[in-house]
Amino acid sequence: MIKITPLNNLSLVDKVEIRLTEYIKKNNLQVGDAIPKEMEFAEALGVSRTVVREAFARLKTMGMIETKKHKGMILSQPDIMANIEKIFDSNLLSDETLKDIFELRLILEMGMIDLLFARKTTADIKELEAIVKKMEVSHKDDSIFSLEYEVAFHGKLYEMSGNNTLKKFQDLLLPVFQYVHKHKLSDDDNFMYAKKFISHRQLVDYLKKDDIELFKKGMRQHLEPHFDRILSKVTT
Amino acid sequence: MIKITPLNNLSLVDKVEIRLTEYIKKNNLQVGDAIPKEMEFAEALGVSRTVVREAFARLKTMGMIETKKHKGMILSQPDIMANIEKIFDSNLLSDETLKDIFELRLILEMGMIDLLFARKTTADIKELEAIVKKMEVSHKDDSIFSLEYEVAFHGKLYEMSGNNTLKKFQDLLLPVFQYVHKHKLSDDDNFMYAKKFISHRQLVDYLKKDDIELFKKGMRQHLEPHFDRILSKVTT
DNA sequence: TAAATTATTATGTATAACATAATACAAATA
DNA sequence: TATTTGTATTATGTTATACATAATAATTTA
Repeated sequence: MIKITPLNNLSLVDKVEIRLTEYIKKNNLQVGDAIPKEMEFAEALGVSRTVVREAFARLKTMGMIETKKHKGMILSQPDIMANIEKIFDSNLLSDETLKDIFELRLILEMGMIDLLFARKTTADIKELEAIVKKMEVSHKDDSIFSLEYEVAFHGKLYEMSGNNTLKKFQDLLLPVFQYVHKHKLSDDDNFMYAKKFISHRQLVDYLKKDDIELFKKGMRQHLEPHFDRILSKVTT
Repeated sequence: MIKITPLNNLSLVDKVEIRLTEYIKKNNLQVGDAIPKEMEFAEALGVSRTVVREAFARLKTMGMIETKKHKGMILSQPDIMANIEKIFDSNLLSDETLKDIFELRLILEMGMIDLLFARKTTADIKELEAIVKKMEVSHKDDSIFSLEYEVAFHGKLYEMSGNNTLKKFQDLLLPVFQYVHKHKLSDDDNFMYAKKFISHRQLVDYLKKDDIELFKKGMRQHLEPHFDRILSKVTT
């Protein structure tokens, strides 16, 4: 093998894309700032408008740039989550990644407890209690897993954590979680955890008591069925 | 206000993009499958090749499609993280979002402990110990925060969790974490936590003892300075 | 048979022209 | 005068065509 640095095999569009991001950084453009027109860039860079357009298309896809139709472009605040969203519902993620994401939800739910306790308000808890109460009324003596309430309860917890990115992330993870739960994990050991199962009601009580250690253990147990499924799987 | 449903203001490219993803789903194309050429789509859709190209460019940007230069396109496994990466180093994220991401690291680190304990191996712990030992040797009696070791230690923990997506996520979060730590949070209360500070060494000991409760509390305390900074901030 | 040459093909790039819609501003209407 | 309506301008949106380029396949050559 001879040792020599290979030519960079970048297409013109690749190069222009790099130049454009450089331009934005160097000129210290801020969110909301207007961006010169395609033709000006084309002339300044010495390439066709086609190439410039395609490069801008990439930035638009990433949400870094917004285009006011037929008017102009402005720099914009990229929304990380909006981006991940499209990938998620492309149904192209590997089983491995899906499993990872499934786990991620458990991680988040366990990990956010410290923030949750630091930021919870009495109003929050009241709302949470209302959700639980409503659930208890409509499912008085059946043990049926109500997805809607499950989402409402845990969604409220995320909201209470006061981290908006986390909340959005959860909204994204939710369908994945449900999908994996339904299709990718064995279902025969469903709800064998009645004895040690911690209910939403109990979790709310721990919140009210302001007992974080109890809540942490409770949440762990509440999620136990999910953890069991994951951990019983032979990792390949 | 008159009440009438507005026309959907989608551009041709928007529509074609939708059609393309539909095409992929309906034909149940799998990762690695070849995709027909641009011209065929242009003809089948009754639009110009330019429009088809721009729509495909979006899918390429999201990583859903890969193009073999001058040969053809294939469906590919979108890498969520690769996508977020570009946004991250665009320096366009709001302070609010950056703060959220900063918190996210703490959440992950606390939340992954259950998985960590379920999956840790003796080899892992041995490696972790080596990292700590190396750190202790080179910083015997100074309390200087060594970034490199910090990264090595916590990075190893993520790796031990056995969740690859999580690991990649952390790799992404790391620079953000450092940046926020350095620029966005007040620095005057730095390292006032000597008394109750839990060292890496102690954490490893808890791991070896297989005492998850102790480890959880230890990790919480280890991250205490960061938590304090976050929680002392007045939330707007 | 192996190497070199040459099609072939699909993407990559360039150019020119026209369509469309947002905006600003002039003109018209009451 | 105030409000609506028309119109010019402008930048993006779209089309069509042509050519460049590089990967592969087919063919020829030694």
